[in-house]
Amino acid sequence: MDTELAARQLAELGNPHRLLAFRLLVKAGEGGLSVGDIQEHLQIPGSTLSHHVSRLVWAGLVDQSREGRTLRCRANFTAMHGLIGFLADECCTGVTATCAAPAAKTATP
Amino acid sequence: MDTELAARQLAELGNPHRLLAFRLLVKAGEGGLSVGDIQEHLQIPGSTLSHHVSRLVWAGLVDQSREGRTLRCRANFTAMHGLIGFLADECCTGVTATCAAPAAKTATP
DNA sequence: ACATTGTTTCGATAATTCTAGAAATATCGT
DNA sequence: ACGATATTTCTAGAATTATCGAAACAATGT
Repeated sequence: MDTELAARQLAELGNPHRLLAFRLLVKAGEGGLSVGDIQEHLQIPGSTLSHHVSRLVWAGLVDQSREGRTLRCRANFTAMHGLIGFLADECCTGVTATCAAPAAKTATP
Repeated sequence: MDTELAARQLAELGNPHRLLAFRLLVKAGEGGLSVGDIQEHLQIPGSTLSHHVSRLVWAGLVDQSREGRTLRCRANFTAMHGLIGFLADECCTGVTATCAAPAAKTATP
């Protein structure tokens, strides 16, 4: 993972609409979501969403595959994993260990 | 950590110059670096660098404190930790565990 | 007071990004 | 072939961002 790629992926995630969309895809898991599904959640015009999704695809964070009329979008977990690894390695020196247990979220409903 | 803040921080890290600068600060650790030190590494005009640094500060990723004539910049590890936590929690569901051991980097020199 | 060093602010320009409507494309069912 | 649905491409305007020189500001030493 070079800095260029990391910066590109970070930049793409750094837009509220895209971050929200990506998060939805992550929550959706392996099954993914269609562009229309995402649109229903985000409530933005299709052309705008298409723009954002294509950027996520371009950055390698999302994969697309056509299923009939709908385009299924899936979060690329490998890429995301690589990005988090880069951040933890290169941008978190000294506290990398703390990154091991960040999932104290579901404990407080 | 709300999505807005996460997006802002991701966006700021999503610029090659800024990502490089931030990484330098992380490597520098608690001691931090002066703006001039960063400039020497990045080889960009002072005004441009100042712009980028101030954005990192604005995003809460870097802290500054004056020491005589020089401005010492320090990576805000707490903020970075929060961001990585957010990504691991919200954007890495299912592979969160894998985030625990990303430091298999220095093994291959 | 003055010169020196470190850094920011200002101002201007070029480039990129965001947004969204309209038109085009793709696929399916009839 | 036709109509309906899902999504993208085209196009364009507004907004934001990146860049950098010049000038201003801050702190120090003489």
